[in-house]
Amino acid sequence: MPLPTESGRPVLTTNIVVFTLRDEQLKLLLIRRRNAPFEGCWSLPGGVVGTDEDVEANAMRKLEDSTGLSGIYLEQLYTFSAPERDPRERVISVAYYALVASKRLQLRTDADSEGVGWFSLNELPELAFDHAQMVDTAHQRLAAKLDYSTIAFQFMPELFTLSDLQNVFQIILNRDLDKRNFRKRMRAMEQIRQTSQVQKTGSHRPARLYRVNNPHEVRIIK
Amino acid sequence: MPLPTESGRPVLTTNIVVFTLRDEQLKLLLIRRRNAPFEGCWSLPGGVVGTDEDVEANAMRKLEDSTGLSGIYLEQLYTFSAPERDPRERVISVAYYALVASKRLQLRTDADSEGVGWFSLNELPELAFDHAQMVDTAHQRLAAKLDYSTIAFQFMPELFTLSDLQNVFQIILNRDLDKRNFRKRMRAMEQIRQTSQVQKTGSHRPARLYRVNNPHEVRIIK
DNA sequence: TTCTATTAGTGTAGTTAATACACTAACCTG
DNA sequence: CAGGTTAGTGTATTAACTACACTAATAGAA
Repeated sequence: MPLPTESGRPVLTTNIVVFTLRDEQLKLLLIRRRNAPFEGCWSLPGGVVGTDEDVEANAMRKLEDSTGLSGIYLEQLYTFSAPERDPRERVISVAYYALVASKRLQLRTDADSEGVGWFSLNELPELAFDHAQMVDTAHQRLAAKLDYSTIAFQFMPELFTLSDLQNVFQIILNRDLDKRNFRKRMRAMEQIRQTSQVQKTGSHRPARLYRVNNPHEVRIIK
Repeated sequence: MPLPTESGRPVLTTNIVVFTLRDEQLKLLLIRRRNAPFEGCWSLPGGVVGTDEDVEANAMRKLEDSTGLSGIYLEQLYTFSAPERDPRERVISVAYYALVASKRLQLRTDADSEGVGWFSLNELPELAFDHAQMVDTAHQRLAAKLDYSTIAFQFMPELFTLSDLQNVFQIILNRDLDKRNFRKRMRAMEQIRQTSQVQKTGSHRPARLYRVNNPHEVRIIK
């Protein structure tokens, strides 16, 4: 396996599908392209991987650049390599997806600057390259992982109500869940614990606040 | 996102973890390296991706080269990109895994030529680069997919007995399964059908032969 | 102060899926 | 025809999932 001359190498990039939950919707971060091709078109954050740069490190860096946050959950999704995916020349993209707790973003709405925006998954604009396919793949993976991992907790702030959590599931799965069955299942999981605090919002019974046992860990369960 | 000069590009390769079942064991295909680094060491088949070549097509081609077979089930596994994974320079590898029905290989044992061999997963030699990690990841994925997909049937010949099938599961999962429960589950799946034929091997009751409904399709079930 | 609107919170019965478990059937060989 | 070997079958128990309706606590209005 002799290595090829440098002229025979494709370009390697990353793209990140950054999900968050806001206003009862699953949203993702898009960036408006400034250059051709697809100039002016919305696209996923990402960039070219340097010769000595780890691919995941590159994705993490781009993620931090675009959100201003660190310590975000990031997972490799799929490598996209269709020969015509970039009209200029051969570009391979290693796609990742990331989950951000909405609370963390509300601190810095300055990310809503020109050319960067959060879009509801239902109302996406046309996306550059094969990014629509990346979004689709990421959403499927996320929905599948709700069932057999603790990934959903990555969306939660430090303290949250069970109704908040149920909302997260409902939005991602795009269907209603039974309240009693949901709560029973969450309790059985043993991944969250009650606190002594409650949340008072509006003219109704206050909700008990919960906390994730291991907020930074994503485990496969069952 | 301007594209980099050609001198700033990593090398892109594929590697394939080719599984088969033979002699009651899960085996995989290894190739002895002829050149440095890791000269003489066993490694996974694979190769450098050309500028205009689809990554998956490259993997499929390498797979066909090393097995002499076509139409083999192939799935992207993970992209490995640790900066030091190749001591020479930056090489990124998109790993795939493939499943071959043992019957198909028995037709051509000439693949057992010098420098190519099938190794039991339990008795692997030292592997070059990070290939041991690829093997491990592939095995985990395979075991997980037994449960929620029809992937196991990729190992089966056109006609097989339920004991054969149970063996496949037992070998991959590395534990015994209850015969009656296994058969009940397989029937409930509705992915295989009885034939009118039986297989007579040895001095005992002959076994009914079954056939996969959609041999080339791998579906997610349940 | 009490009535209304609103969300939080709880338990049980029915169904379905997974498990544990032991004997008979069919064939070949000696 | 007896012994060895693998094929093939059913039932009872347990665990997981589903469907479903009322009471509790609060704020604000009347």
